[in-house]
Amino acid sequence: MATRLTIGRASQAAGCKVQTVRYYEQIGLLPSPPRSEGNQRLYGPEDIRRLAFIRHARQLGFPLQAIRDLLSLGGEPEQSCEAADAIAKTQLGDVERRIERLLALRRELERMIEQCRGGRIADCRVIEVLGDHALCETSDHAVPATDASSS
Amino acid sequence: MATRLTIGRASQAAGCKVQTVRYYEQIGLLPSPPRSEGNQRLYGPEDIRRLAFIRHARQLGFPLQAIRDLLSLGGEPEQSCEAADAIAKTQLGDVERRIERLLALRRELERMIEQCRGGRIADCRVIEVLGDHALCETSDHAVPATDASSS
DNA sequence: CTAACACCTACAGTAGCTGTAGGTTCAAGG
DNA sequence: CCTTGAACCTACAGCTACTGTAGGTGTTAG
Repeated sequence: MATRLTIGRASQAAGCKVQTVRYYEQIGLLPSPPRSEGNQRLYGPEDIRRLAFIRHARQLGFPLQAIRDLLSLGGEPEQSCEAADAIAKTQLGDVERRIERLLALRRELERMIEQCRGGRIADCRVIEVLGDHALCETSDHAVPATDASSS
Repeated sequence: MATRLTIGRASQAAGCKVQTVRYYEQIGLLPSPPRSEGNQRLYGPEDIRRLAFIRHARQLGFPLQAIRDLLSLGGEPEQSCEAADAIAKTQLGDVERRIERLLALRRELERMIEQCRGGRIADCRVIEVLGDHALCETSDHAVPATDASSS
């Protein structure tokens, strides 16, 4: 009765790879679904929703741990949503910091490229700037942690 | 005569960890320096410059492969610097794409948080939006590859 | 009935480090 | 001269979040 999907369909529905779905199961983000007689996973609508939730949160850059927390919050619908809010705000803060960093980076790269007159390597502004941090406008361009990756 | 630094000093000078320096040697980005009698690495000024170049490029988000390419360009100072330019432009393009992505992400997260009235989890806008992609303004928010990481 | 494809497990690899274990070397103080 | 503690050494495991591969089994269309 319930539409039960194989892992291939489920992954397509969520816009990710088959392996990713198995990976989420392995790390305990997705429950182990029942299997068919031939030992193939069969996902019900609830699993599909959960998978979609995970993928969407990943697309928004939430790390898996944050998603884990959000999912466990979903298990207690009567609780205050303060915690969910806090997680989202943390994520927003992260994104904002990354944007700042990248904007500084862009300025630096643009300056570097602009000044390149296309001569010899020996005179190359790009190489020169990379070799001498003092030539930078801002000394503040270390990029933090990692982005999320898309499928 | 030449100031030869131990790995600890060298890493400090470059603003990274000792292990990172050894790692760069291991993957062939830094040459294996001579050793002291007691088998400790001793870095000369040229090594230090090279290490600083690598770290600075990393801070600007260049992937190690690009840095490898830039370094090998540095070995041919009479060549045109077109290649170096191209690498920098690729990097700039990457940074610009990441910025775009993150700006879209920020809008989405802000919207999500704004709409949260702080009620119960069951009514939480954050959880709801994550669960239903259709509630998004843009469907275009997958974050690409990875940022660089800082020391 | 068979070919092609989707599925299964298990494990290795990606980037770019970082941390740990278990052992040596070095420089300073007593 | 000896000891102590920091800094060094190698080798390897672990991190995030997947992705790919090998070698085998299940399912389905023609």
